[in-house]
Amino acid sequence: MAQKQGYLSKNQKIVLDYIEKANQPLKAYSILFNVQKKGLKAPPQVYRALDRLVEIGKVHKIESKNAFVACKNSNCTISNATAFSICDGCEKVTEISNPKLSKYLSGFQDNSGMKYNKYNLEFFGLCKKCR
Amino acid sequence: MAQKQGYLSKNQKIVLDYIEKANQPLKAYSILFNVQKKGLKAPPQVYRALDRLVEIGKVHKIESKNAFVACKNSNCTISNATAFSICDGCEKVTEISNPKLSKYLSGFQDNSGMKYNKYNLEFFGLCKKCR
DNA sequence: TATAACAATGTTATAATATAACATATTAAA
DNA sequence: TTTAATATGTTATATTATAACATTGTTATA
Repeated sequence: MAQKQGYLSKNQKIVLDYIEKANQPLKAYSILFNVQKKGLKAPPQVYRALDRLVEIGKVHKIESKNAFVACKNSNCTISNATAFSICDGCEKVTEISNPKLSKYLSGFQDNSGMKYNKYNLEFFGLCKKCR
Repeated sequence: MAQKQGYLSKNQKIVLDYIEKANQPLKAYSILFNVQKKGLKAPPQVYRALDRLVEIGKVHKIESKNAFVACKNSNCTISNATAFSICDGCEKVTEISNPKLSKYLSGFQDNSGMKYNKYNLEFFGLCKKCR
């Protein structure tokens, strides 16, 4: 059951399916408990699937929450430029897809001479409902 | 030993001193082991100090690494706009202090109507040495 | 100077997040 | 059809972080 580039293994599909149904970030152990009926019994199975899904861009990790969310770009295959808005009230997380922002950040250079190939940005505030 | 706004308590000073001496991000438990000689014996003592230091902006958390680094702005009292560059090779982390970038991001608005009051940005790449 | 209110500390235990290590199985390709 | 690579299953454990509660120190004020 090895996989060609771009194809998902059984466990990866199970985990991705579950994450896609939720439209909020999920914790790894909450995923684990919920996919146990599908046969994934132990943390490494979930974390391995998550690692791969993050790597190929199907899932993003919300670092400030240690939680995982499906990529909203239906055909996303990269994950090197991510931005999220996070409501401190209701905890709603939304992936920001803003060409100007991503262009600005992808082209950003500081004076260290370092060449960036990836970034992650998390905005915090209060959404309309929570204000 | 309560504290007025802006003053640091004993444990906060101990933890901040130690973090400032390192000029790299430190893990909470590594801090703990190293301040045990100063009397901080248990995780909550370190985490409480860290929480407060982060809150007042003296320390920032590098979310992708679960590590803590002293703020480079010597008089920083806020922590609502942070940006870091992280080398995937040597793991060196540098706080980015770029007025244009912070102005751009502080003013950023998306179409959700959400008003942001805080952001954290982490860039990844390879530094000069590691290229 | 009591005393109340609050902030900080100390302490034990445990929760939550994540990985090491190794055995087995599946697949693709040489 | 053997090999190499990938994926899976499994147990144990490492790492990160917080809950809960008792105690102590500080400030303000009655």
